[in-house]
Amino acid sequence: MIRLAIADDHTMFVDGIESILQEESDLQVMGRCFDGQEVIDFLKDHTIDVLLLDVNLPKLNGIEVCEKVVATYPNIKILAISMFNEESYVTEILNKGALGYILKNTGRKELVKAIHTVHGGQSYFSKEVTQTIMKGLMKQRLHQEQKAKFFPKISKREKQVLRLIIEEHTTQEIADKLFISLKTVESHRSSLLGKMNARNTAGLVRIALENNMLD
Amino acid sequence: MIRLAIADDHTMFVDGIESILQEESDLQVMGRCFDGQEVIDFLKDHTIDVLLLDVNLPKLNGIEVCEKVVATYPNIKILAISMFNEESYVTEILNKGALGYILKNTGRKELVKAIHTVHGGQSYFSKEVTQTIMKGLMKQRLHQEQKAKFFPKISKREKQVLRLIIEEHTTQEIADKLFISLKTVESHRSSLLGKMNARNTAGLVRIALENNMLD
DNA sequence: CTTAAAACTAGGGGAAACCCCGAATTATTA
DNA sequence: TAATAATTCGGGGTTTCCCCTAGTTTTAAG
Repeated sequence: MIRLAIADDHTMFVDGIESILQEESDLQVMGRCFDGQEVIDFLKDHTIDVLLLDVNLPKLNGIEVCEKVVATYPNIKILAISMFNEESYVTEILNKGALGYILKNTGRKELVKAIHTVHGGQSYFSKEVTQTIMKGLMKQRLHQEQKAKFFPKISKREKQVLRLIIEEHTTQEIADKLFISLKTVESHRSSLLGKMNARNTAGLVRIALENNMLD
Repeated sequence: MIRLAIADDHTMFVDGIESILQEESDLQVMGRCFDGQEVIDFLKDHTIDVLLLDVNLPKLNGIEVCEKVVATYPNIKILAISMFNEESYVTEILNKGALGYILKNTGRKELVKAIHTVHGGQSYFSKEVTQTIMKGLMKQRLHQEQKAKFFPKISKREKQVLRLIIEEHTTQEIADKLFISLKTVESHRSSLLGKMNARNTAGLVRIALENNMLD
């Protein structure tokens, strides 16, 4: 017998899931939660095996809930359920310890299968999600390769200066903040222009933002 | 006996709804559609009384489907079901002839009640939806004013200048491209700084990119 | 239709950014 | 160890940017 809890803010959806799962003899829905905080509260008084967790929850979102549940109840397997096949959602919640990620356009058979798989400690993803993960990995590699080709090394100091430029600080203000000379900041600016192949401040900001260079 | 069809692209949701409605003796689910085109095709061969219609559908969205169904089958009552309590969605689909609009966080009892109400030819809205409609009517002007305050209109000329700035062109180059004086471009720049609440070019570029202002 | 608001145009003056040069000390790496 | 890159600064000059004012034209509102 697998004990479940469902966390989703749409009553109609939770009702539906519960109705489907009642027809499975080895599945038992122990609780229903409509926001992230309810999940945390519920788990203090109840023991479950698998948590069906919507990514977009009020109060505490699914990613935060996932993090806390994994930390506090490592035995609970988490199956993320979402409307959105978004790469950021998928990777984030998987990084926080969710075992599976399925979309809401999944049929009842696949849902039941996913629950069993996750309960067994293995991962389960919808086809579309698998593709998204692959694309994400490919993009990251390409992205990093491009980064490495065009901007081999932005030094630590240069990155500080770049961040302050993007935050609309003038060269003098940056000099004051970093306790260095105006001329030194100008030197860093100049180096950045050269390394990033930009013509002026506008290009500096655009290229930096387009390439997520502030992480 | 009320004959129903469900149109929603999320299998899990459709399964759930169907499972709920099967327990109602006077409701019968005749068909399930996963996109707008399927609804149109389905209705050619089947007769139904009430259509549960998701607003966000692939191929043909709910609003378009609603328009066509009302035009072709005036006897079919349409109950819109949506995740989103968005004023634009609500008013649009109601204008196209939908009788009711409920959210997916609606309980099974309210769902059944809404179906019966709509089947009787009367309107039904969730509480939240009613509030949204009222707010929309009352505060349309205020809303637009507030938006206008935080994000004033960027004029056509200013947008041209902004785009060229982000493409790293100097003020002189922009002047040449637009066949206006250097001083005029500087004036547009200045207006942009004021409107976008930026201190310098860096801010201009950052704010423009963060807010997708070049579309 | 009248009037106010916004858009588009432009100039003067000063501040900031940009560029080219050189140069010293410290880290990193080959 | 020796070469390379990073970080630090300066002089001096050109270009660009930014602020203020201000006229004309277009648009929106009363």
